[in-house]
Amino acid sequence: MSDQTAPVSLEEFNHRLLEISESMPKRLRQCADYVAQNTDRIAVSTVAELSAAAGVQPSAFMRFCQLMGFSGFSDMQKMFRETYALKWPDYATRLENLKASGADSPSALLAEFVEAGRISLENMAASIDPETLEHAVELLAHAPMIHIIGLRRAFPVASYLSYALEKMDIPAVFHDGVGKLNHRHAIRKDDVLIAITFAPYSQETVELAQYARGLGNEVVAITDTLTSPLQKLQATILHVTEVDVGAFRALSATLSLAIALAVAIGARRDETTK
Amino acid sequence: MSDQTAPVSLEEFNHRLLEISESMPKRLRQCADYVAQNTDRIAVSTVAELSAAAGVQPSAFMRFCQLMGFSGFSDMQKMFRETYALKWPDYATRLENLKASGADSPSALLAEFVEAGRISLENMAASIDPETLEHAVELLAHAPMIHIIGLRRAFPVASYLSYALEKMDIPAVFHDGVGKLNHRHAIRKDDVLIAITFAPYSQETVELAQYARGLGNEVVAITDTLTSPLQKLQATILHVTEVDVGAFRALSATLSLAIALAVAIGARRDETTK
DNA sequence: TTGTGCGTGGAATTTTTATTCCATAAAAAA
DNA sequence: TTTTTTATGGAATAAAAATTCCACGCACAA
Repeated sequence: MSDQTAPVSLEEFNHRLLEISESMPKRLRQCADYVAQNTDRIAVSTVAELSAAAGVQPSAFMRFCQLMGFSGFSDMQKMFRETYALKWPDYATRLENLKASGADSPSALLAEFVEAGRISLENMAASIDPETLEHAVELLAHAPMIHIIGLRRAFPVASYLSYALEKMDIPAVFHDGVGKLNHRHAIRKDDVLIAITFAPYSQETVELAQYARGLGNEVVAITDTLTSPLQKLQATILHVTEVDVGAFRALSATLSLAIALAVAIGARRDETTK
Repeated sequence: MSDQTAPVSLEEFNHRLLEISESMPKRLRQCADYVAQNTDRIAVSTVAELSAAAGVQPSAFMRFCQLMGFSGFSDMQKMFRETYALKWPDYATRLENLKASGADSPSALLAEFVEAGRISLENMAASIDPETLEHAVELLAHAPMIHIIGLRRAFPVASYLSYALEKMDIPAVFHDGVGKLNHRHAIRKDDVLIAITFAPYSQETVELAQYARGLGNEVVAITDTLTSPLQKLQATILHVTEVDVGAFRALSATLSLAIALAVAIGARRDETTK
C-alpha cells in the first residue's frame, strides 16, 4: 500500500524506522537493521544488492519498503536520492514559471536568490575539502606578499578579499585592472597569487595565473568547474559551485569562502609571528 | 569499447575529462561541461535524466561515457557509486565535520561563515519589506541613468551591482572613487542613486547621497542600521542586517539583495519598453 | 493434531533503464 | 561544388531492475 505517511526526510525516515522496527517479523527486522546501519547505500544500490547484503529475499525487502510507508523500493530510493542531491532545482525554469504566473514581483525574485544562496552555502559545506583549504591557508600565511586577481563576476570577491586582508595588515596587491595597468612584475619570489574566475573564464586572470606559475610561484584558485583552465596549472584549487537563478548568481558561497580564507590567513600569521 | 584506461578514481576521472574535453565535438562537450559541474549527480541519476539535464540525447551521453574510457554509462556510474559513501551526510552533519577539524582550523571558520550567511539570508527574507523593495525597483526602472556608490566593505556589493546592470544593458555609472575622481556632476535630472554603506559609514557615500538628494534626485539606500545617516535623507531604504563572525561579515544577504534588485530592474524595464 | 493465518522464498511479470543501430545532417576534405 | 568523413537524433532492442504473485512452511490456537 502506498501511504499518506511516507517519510519525506531523513529524520522522518529514522523516526519511523525506530517506531515500527520493534514489531516487525524476523526478515523485515533484518532489513531494518541493515538499513539503519547502511543508510548511505540506499541511494546507490538496487533491491537485489541491498536484500542480498541484508541476507533476505528481494521480495522481503520490498515488503519492508512498504511497511515504511513507501509504495515500493523505487519510491523509497527516490527520497534518498533527492535528499542527497541537495535539491538542485532548475532555477531557470523556476524563474520562467514565476514570470508565467505573473508572480515575478521583486520580492519573489529576492526569495529565489535567498534560496539559491542558501543551497549554494550548503553545497559548499559539502564540497570544500578541509585539507585543500588548510593547504591554501598554509601557503598564503607564509607568503611575503599576496596577489589577488578576479575580474568581471569575480571582481566583487577579489575586492572583498583585498579589503579584508588590508584590514588585517596583511601585505596584498589587488590586480584590479584599473587603467589596464599590469602589475605582474610586482610578483616576486615566494609570493602567492589568489586567482578567482568563473566560466566563462576571463583571459587576464588565466594569463596572470599562468605567468605566476611560470615563475614558480604558488597559485591558489577559487573557481567553479572541473574544466576550469586553472585546473591545468597544478594550483591549489578551491572549488565552489553556485546555484544560478536564470543567468545570474548571488555569490553567497564564494564570498563566504573568500572571507573565511582571509580570516584564516590572518589567524595563522598571528600564530606564527608569536 | 571498454577500455584499459578507464578511470578508477575521481582524480583520474577529472584528469581524463580535462585532457579530452578540449577535442570533443559539440554535444559531447556539453556532456563534459555538465558532468564537470554536476559530478555528484552521476551516482544517483539515470542516463535519461543526465542527458536531458545536459541538453543532449541519451545516445550522445552514451558516447561520452565511452570516450571517457568506460564501456558504457553503467560502467561509469559504478565508479561513482563506489566512491559515493563519503560525501553523503546531510547539511548539519557536514557542518559538524567542518567544525570538528579543530576549533580554529580554516574549515571551522568556514563553517562559521556558512552558518552566519545562512542566518543572514533568512533574516533578510523576513525583514525586507516587499513594498519598499517594489518602490525601489519602480524608481530605478524609470531612471534614465542609475548611479551606484559603495566603498570599503560595501564596494564588492556596488561593483557587483554595476556588473549586473551592465550585463543587462542598463545605463549605470559606478562611482568607484578610483583616482579620487569625482563623478558627481554626472548626476542629472531624474537619475537615481543607489548608495550602499554600512557602519562605520563612509563619508564619501553619505556625501554623494546628500548631494543627490539636494538636487532633488531619488536615492535608494542599502544600509544596515536604523541609525544610518542615510535614514535622514528620506531615501528609499533597504535594510539588511548581516550576522558577524568576529569582526567580519560575509555579505551573503546584501549581495543577494543587490543582485535581486538588479534583475528586478531589468525585468521591469523590459516590461515597460514593450 | 489439525486447521488457520501470517511470514517467506522464489519464480513470473512488468516496468524502467541502458545500449545499439541506422538514417540523416553537418562539417571537412578534395 | 562534390565527396568523404564525422557527428547527431531518434527509434528499436536488449538488459537489468522492480514489483507482484503464489505456493509452501512454520507457529500458534483450537
